[in-house]
Amino acid sequence: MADVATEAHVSVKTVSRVVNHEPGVRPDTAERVRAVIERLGFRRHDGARLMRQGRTFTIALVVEDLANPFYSQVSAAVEREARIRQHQLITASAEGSPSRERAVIEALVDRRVDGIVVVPADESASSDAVLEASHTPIVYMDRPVRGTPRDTILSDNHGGIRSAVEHLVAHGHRNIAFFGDDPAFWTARQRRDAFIATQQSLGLPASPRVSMGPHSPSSVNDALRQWASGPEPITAVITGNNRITLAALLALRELRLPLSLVGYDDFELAALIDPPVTVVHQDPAAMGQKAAQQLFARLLGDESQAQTVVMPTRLIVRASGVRRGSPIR
Amino acid sequence: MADVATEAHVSVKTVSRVVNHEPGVRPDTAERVRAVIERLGFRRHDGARLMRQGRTFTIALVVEDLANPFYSQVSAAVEREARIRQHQLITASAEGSPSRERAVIEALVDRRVDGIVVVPADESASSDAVLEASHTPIVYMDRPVRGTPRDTILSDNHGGIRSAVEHLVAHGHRNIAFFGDDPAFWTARQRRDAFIATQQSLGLPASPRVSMGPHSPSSVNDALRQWASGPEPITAVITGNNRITLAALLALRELRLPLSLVGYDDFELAALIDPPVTVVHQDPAAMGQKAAQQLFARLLGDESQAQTVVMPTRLIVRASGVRRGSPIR
DNA sequence: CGGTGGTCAGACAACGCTGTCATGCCCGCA
DNA sequence: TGCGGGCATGACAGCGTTGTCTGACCACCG
Repeated sequence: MADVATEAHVSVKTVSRVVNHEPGVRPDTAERVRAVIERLGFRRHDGARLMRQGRTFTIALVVEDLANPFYSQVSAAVEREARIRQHQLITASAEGSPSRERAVIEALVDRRVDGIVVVPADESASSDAVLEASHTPIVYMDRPVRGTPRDTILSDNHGGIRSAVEHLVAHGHRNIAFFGDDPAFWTARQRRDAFIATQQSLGLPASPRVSMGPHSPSSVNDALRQWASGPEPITAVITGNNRITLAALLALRELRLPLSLVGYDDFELAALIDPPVTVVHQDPAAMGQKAAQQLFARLLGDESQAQTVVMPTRLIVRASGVRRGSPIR
Repeated sequence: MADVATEAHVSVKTVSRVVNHEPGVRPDTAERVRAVIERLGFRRHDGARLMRQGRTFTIALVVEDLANPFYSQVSAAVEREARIRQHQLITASAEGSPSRERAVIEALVDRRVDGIVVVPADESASSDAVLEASHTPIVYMDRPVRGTPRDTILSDNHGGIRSAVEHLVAHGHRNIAFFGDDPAFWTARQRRDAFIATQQSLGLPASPRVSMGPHSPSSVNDALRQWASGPEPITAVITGNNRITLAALLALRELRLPLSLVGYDDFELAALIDPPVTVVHQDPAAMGQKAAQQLFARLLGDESQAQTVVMPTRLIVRASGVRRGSPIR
């Protein structure tokens, strides 16, 4: 900028004015400056500019695994909201480790990102002090966190599971198994509890068949084999997330068991499996969008009390939820 | 930092030394400073630090659509490489628009990201001048770009298509259709040309059935219906990317056509479709990793000539490629 | 006891920009 | 002619750090 100023015989401030389209520059002066800028290939250093202004026009998204379709849809939605507001998005993956998440969040705070959307790895809010001290707005997604109240976007896990159970019951099932993720995850516990509660409220047999993860295809396999034989064999399965649905599909196919299935999380090819898989759809894009919008509201000065938004789920009925006579292929 | 210095009765420079673990500070002084830092909750402003040092420890990834599994896997891989090198990753989506891509890249250059990985929207290298002037290293992925030679990571489109055709021919197919993406895409043209060339070299009938996109399920539907009847009906289909594979699967199911299929791009549930879908697997994670590694090599001062790396593809044989008697369900 | 060298610490400028305030000029009006 | 006011421009400081250089102090040596 100093070089441009020298060449154009003006002060740096005038160059700054031209670059920022500030008023108060005579047209011919501006033109001269622009010509020099063009000739020298000058580009404003946003880092310096933003440092002066105290904002970075950058927000961050912290998730577990960017390759997981759930998070990649979230990421795309958040990036979109950021882009239309002229912000950049930094994505970081904590790989499910609370300590890494803490380190990642602190690094982002040190960079003075304007705000952060986090899918928290656990409920401990380990970065709370840092966030509080730095006044960095944060929005939690998918899972709540203890400690200082923060904006939180959740999915209606209870409603989702209930709709799944009710759907199966409506098709004559009474012995249903539930495969949940690692109970260390809040969502996994929510869905498990919702399953048990719904079973009770519908007057289904007690001693629910519930198996919590972490699950591998073989662990699902073992449990299925056991529960599908013996007294009161199960006739249907509910899986607690997309990965477990996949494991269950593989297991059902391998065991050639004619069980019905409702999965949690929609997936791209659910309609192409035979039979097409009935799923509880939570809308990751909508959740990401909502989270980003809430974050930007805070950035724009919204000082209202932290709020928790529960996004509805939707049961997408395909064929796998009805009573079946032949095995999943 | 000034506050800390005052409180600890030292100069800012000494605080800086402590924060950066520089030598030359007496242990008791350092301890005193650390105590004040802790008490005041001081955190170094990385923006200022990085501005002083001229590096941002940030790289960027520009893709078409973060929600597309191909790109989300790339993104996860690049982020991983960045993280293990203490860099942050900014992801941006150009939504397939060359002009938006240009704007995005220029914004990133203005932020002085240390380097950029781009899946270019077209071959025009419209940001070449800016990149050249700013000396920002760039690595192109998946598609090459004209102009200044740059590091480029490609996938072996020709080999991939050849393996698909050969596989089908080995199973007795002679009339094969090819559905490619919009020929505006370099990869789409590559795969189409490879298809035609391979057909010729294997001595298959001329007048190849080739339909280029952009494709919708219904456009695939129409073409399939036509080619599957009449003289010399096709018995197999090759699809040029994951989206088209999906469209073709839907169409084949709807039309109840007993055609064989080989798709380009693996997808998570390819093994669960009936029949399981044979695919040409290109490894997006490996490509992303390779691109990031190449970028970091440049950041570390590698001045060697720009190179183009072609990553191998692998045919994953499932059941959909053999000769079929019954329709895809 | 003066000189030498090492250790610890601070002053200052600079990174590249922008906000604030000051300055100079010209115009129009009384 | 003198003066107020608007317009175009510039000087300067400061955003929060770090690199460089200088200086105070002490120990040790001949």
